[in-house]
Amino acid sequence: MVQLAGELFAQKGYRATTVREIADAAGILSGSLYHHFDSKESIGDEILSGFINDVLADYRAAADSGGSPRDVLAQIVRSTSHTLARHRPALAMLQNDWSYFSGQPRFGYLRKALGEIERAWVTQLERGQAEGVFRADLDARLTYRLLRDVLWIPSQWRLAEGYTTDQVADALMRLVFEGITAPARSAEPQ
Amino acid sequence: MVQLAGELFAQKGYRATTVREIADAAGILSGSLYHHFDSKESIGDEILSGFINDVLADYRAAADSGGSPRDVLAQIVRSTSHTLARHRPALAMLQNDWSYFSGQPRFGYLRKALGEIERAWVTQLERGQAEGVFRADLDARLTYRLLRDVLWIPSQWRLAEGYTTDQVADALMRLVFEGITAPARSAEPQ
DNA sequence: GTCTATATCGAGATAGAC
DNA sequence: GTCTATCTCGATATAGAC
Repeated sequence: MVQLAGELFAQKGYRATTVREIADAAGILSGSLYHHFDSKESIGDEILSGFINDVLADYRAAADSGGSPRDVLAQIVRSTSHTLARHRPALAMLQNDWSYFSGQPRFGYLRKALGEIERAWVTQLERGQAEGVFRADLDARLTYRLLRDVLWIPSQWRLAEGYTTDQVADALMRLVFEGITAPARSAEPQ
Repeated sequence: MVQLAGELFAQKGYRATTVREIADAAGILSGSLYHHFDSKESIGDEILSGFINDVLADYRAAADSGGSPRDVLAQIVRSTSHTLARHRPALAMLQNDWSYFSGQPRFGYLRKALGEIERAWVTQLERGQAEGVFRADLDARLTYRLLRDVLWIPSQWRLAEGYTTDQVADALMRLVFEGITAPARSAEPQ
């Protein structure tokens, strides 16, 4: 039932989805929904907090792995790609209705979580610059914003645009680490 | 007045913004708004169609310039960066309430425009691959999705996250063309 | 061109029978 | 655990006075 609601929220947006539609999808009437849930808000909370907790766990695990900056970032990309895919509805909700959730006291933990995520990226990017493996002319925070967005957004596409989670993650990592420019013509296997 | 509404739509989302709030911001009462506009929808339409027309003009100009694939893409990034910045509210509306607009008959032109934009990117990416200047292993459509998103999204950030439009566009182009990896230690000026 | 109403509608949520 | 019925509220939009 939470899952049904999540699909609807992802599809039409959280605010645009009515409790009547959720009840319809579950094959009951709207009044009956309130036997299972306090409110529409609590359904949203269950979906979003579960998502956020999993994402933060990914970031903490990557940071604690003690790898090089590039390894930590690669691990973040890899592990969150799967977490984001598993929680696609939650992510879609955040993308679509962020302006709503971010203003609701009950969902204040979302802002905190994003802050932690930003700090994780910036830390690794700056470490990488200090060690000379990332371009010194990158603005760490700006780069984080670009990368986080490009990492998060594809997960919002329907699984069924024809790409697997790993395909997207691979394309993304290659893009991020190498750019789209072809290597300067050393012999490279396809 | 359209501009006032646009700011509110961008800030709180189109659906979440009430006509009373728009009227408030304009210093009149909600009833008086309808002397100036048919409906809330027509305000949204004015904002969005103006945006879409400008963006499409950028893409057509870039394609007609007859440059190399890399030049065409660079021109798209540069010109749309400014267009997106000028129309930040419209873009925010699309990001936040896409699920709503895309389902409304009146806003059907939005889907068509996105289709044209996708074709423009894919065409240039494939041309670049054919000419050997872009990595042959890139999936053109997938790459387009990643790049379009990363190009559009920063424009949604408030102008005031401390970056200028050009800073963002530069960071983006460097990221896209080179990746974040430091060049393999040839002497390079900082 | 703005005001004071007010009509209308759809939303979240509740009460109590079954 | 689901139903019917209904409450309440806030939103878009309208009508007509000033």
